[in-house]
Amino acid sequence: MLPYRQSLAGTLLAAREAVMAPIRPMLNEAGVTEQQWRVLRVLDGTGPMDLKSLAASALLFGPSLSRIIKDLADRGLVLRKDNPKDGRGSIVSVTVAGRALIQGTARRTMRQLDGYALKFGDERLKKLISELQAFTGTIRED
Amino acid sequence: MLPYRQSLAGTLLAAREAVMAPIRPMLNEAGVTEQQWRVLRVLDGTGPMDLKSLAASALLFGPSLSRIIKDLADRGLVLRKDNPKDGRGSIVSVTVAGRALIQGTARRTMRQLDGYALKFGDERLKKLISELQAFTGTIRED
DNA sequence: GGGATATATTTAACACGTTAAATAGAAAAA
DNA sequence: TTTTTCTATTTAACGTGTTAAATATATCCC
Repeated sequence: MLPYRQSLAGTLLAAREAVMAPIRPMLNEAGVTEQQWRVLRVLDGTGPMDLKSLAASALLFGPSLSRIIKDLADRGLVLRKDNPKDGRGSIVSVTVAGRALIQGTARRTMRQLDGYALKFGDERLKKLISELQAFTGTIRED
Repeated sequence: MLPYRQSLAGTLLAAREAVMAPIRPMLNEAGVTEQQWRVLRVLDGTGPMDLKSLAASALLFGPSLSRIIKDLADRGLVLRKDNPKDGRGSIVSVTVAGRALIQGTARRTMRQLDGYALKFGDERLKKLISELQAFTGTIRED
């Protein structure tokens, strides 16, 4: 068995940790967790959506999202409405306040990400990302 | 700003989730969490070590490791001793029972991982992992 | 239509992630 | 040596990860 840090899972976790470590304090200052940030970003990019799709897009489990939406709605960063098509579910969207938070914070996180691309090479990084996506698509069980 | 799922962080998280999803139930059946498994694997591969090095190698924060070691020690899977070189810290090692659990479970997880290599291509996967490691090494701040 | 089944969401329970602060011992400096 | 400073670990607090079970509504089958 390979040493953990050289394993596939270990390598992925280490990469993710290296990427996020400098970004977490930025989100912290903005008053959102990494997961809340994911939710806001997905909603901002996709528009109003139901919780199940949102969970899938933000890579969150249902129970986590349930808590997160409650919190973000209480803080006025997202708006939750009944789903007219399905009495069980609801539809969530970003508020103006939410969008403002996103805009202000994205500037800083993007600068950090640009730094990564600069250090590693823009094309090389794009290739790495697309290989990762190909890998994920290949092994995912449907 | 890129859609979250195409971003660097999103791609890494999605890949990790795809890799771990089938493995988690195996660990679950073995009675260990993903993080406990990481600790056991690192200890098994490296031998007795202090908590700080262990945390770094298993990609865990100190407080998490503190809880995990207490639990694993209570269950007899690891052994904790005072560090003769440093009165503040301690040294941890895997027990025979811990090693047995590792052996039994590794067989299943490795079969799963072999499946990934088969689907994606062994050489292609090795290249992807080494690119990831290069990336992590490049952006890590020291 | 009415009951069986499936799906969306929430609740519960327990472990970890994450930051900050507390504790205690080691190391360095005065 | 003693005061200061650093370092290893733990505790605390709160949010999330993860699985299982509960709840409520939709959908399907008869």
